[in-house]
Amino acid sequence: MTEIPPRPTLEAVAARAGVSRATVSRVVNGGEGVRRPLVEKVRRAVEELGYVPNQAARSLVTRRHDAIAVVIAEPEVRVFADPFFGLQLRGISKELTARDCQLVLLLTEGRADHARVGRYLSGGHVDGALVFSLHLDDPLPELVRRAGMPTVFGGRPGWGEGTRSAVYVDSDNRGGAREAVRHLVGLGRRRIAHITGALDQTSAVDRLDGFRDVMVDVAPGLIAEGDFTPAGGERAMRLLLERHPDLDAVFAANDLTASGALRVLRAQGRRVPEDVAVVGFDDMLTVAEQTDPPLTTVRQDIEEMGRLMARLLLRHLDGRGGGPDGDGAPGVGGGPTSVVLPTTLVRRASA
Amino acid sequence: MTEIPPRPTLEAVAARAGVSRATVSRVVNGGEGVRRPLVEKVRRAVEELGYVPNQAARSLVTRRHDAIAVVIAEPEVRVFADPFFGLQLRGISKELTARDCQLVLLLTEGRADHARVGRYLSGGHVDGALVFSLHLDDPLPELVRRAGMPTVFGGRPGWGEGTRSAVYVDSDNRGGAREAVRHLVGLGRRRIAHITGALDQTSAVDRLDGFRDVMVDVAPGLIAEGDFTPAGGERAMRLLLERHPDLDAVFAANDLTASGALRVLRAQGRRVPEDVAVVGFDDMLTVAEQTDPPLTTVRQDIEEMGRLMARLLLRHLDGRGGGPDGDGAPGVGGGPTSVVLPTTLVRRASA
DNA sequence: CTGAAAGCGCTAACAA
DNA sequence: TTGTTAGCGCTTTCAG
Repeated sequence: MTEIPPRPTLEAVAARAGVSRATVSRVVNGGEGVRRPLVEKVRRAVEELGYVPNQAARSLVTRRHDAIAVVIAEPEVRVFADPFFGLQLRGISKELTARDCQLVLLLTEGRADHARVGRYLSGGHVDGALVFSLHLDDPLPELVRRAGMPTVFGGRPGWGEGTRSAVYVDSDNRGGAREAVRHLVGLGRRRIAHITGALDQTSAVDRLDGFRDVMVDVAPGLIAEGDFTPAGGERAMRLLLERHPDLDAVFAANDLTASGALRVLRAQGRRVPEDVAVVGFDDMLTVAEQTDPPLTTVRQDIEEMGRLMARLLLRHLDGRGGGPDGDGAPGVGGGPTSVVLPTTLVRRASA
Repeated sequence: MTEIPPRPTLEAVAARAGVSRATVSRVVNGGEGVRRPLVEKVRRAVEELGYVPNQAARSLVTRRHDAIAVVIAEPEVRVFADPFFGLQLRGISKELTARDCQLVLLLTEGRADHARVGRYLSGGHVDGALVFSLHLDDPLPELVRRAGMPTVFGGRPGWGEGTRSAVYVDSDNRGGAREAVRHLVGLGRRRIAHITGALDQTSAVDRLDGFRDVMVDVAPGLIAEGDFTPAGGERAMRLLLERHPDLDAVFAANDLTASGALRVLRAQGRRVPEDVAVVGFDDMLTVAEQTDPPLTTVRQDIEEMGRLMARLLLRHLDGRGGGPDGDGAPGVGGGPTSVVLPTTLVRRASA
């Protein structure tokens, strides 16, 4: 059995460099106010011993962790089949990395996990949280509020407790939807259908509202409920064609949904866009550029949303001394405030 | 300004319950060897004060963190456009959650980040690491070895230093590839082409080897290099059709690649599977079931791979007292050993 | 500019 | 069974 080589401590480095622990600490933390020759000596000792600070000890006194939690509610398989979260995570990760802050990922699989997440957030592991609050009745917003944890939400949270003052980053779902539908109208389409997303998510509701803003007197039969998946898009498209064989356009709540709809349209011999024009939402390149025909869609910069969330949270954290306190909502007291990013229509071949 | 309400400590709970800190600690950690009435009293005090243990303080003395790192090298955009990692993460998360262990996600964007990751792993944040070593020359294996961090790899790592004794979980890429190609042969196909994955990843190399095992004397022109993306599949497919217009089957290194190939085949008027049979790899449902025609493919249980990685690591961690020591490789000394999971051929319409 | 000393909140021997 | 006592490794006043 190999012996356990004990990690060198500050003490050891201090001894080796012939200085006090305090001096080593100063050097390790930037070296402000330490004379050059000493800095050199300490640096060398650190190097030789392979010293790495113990974060637990450091956090214990500083009450900082340089880590933030990303909480993703994952009630459905969809979450990871969809590149959406991956892109968002990527944006977050980039921003955090630049600040030497770690990303702790908390995936929750339904109610049972909420207690665990609550415990974790209150346990003093992280300085803040980024929460993707997928569902309208999600208890997560209330939970982070109680934990007193500075939090930024991804997407406008539902209308639960503690949501009112919540800080979030979202796309202009409603405005984007309006633009999509207006584009279809501009193309001369009149019988425009909508396949919604999962209606327990605000993004789906907002896009539906945007659709209605333009199609004020739409026949109820022209709206079919989907769930943001290709399969949902197929089902809804079939239903729509049954109810309104004369429809001439479809606005789908996201690109995945649109891809399902396209398949059904083709299978039923409708030409796109000649017979039926189709517009999606997201501009997820792996989907929108790969469909046949390529998809006209509403672009939202998903990675940028992630970056922005991280940036907002970090800025708030900077504005306060140390760890979590009672004032969990970064929106309160002149802190950061929610951001709604604009969307743009990307024209391809489907409309 | 709201006053910062200081978190209650063990001390506070002890005072309130009229016992010593030690007793509270015992109760909080399971309550072994504490008489009932006291347990009750302490529990009540904990409840009333809303006490939550400070993990930094705990880790400082126990040298456990109940957290493991998942390191994903992400040199390309591909990583998150591909549901692969999401599924794997999901499996890992499930297993860790069941053990009240947290998942710290480290995304690395190229060389610059390696130092950061190394520092993190040596910094005493986590008890072990799960590493996805995507590329043959990846420095990550050597890095975790030096950090003395118990590690399990996702996919057979390349042949760098410290890889020899590495523990990993992988699919039987070579065997799966053989099965795919034999299936095509069994269908009477003779001019079978292969679109490889990114050849700096062992999975791509292994699948190519499997292809060669069956097609011993294959014309070099029937092998085209891809990169696991649909776009790569398209490029490779076009090249193959140019070089060998008479090919009658294609084995693609993964489903995404196959989907690209299918598009090119259709665009060029080849019927699938009548003119050209196509087999993929992965059985990624969101891809394989959505292609036209649905894809015959080699199934690997990706989520299970993730679970298994986590299980292997946790088992190893259990077998040792506390934190990381010098013996980083779980494979050494009767610990867990690598696992290669079997694959199965899933027949759909494309071959 | 540097060192000495006092904890951060918790667990784990050891005593009682 | 319970309490007392030392620290875990680090930062941070406060003297010098």
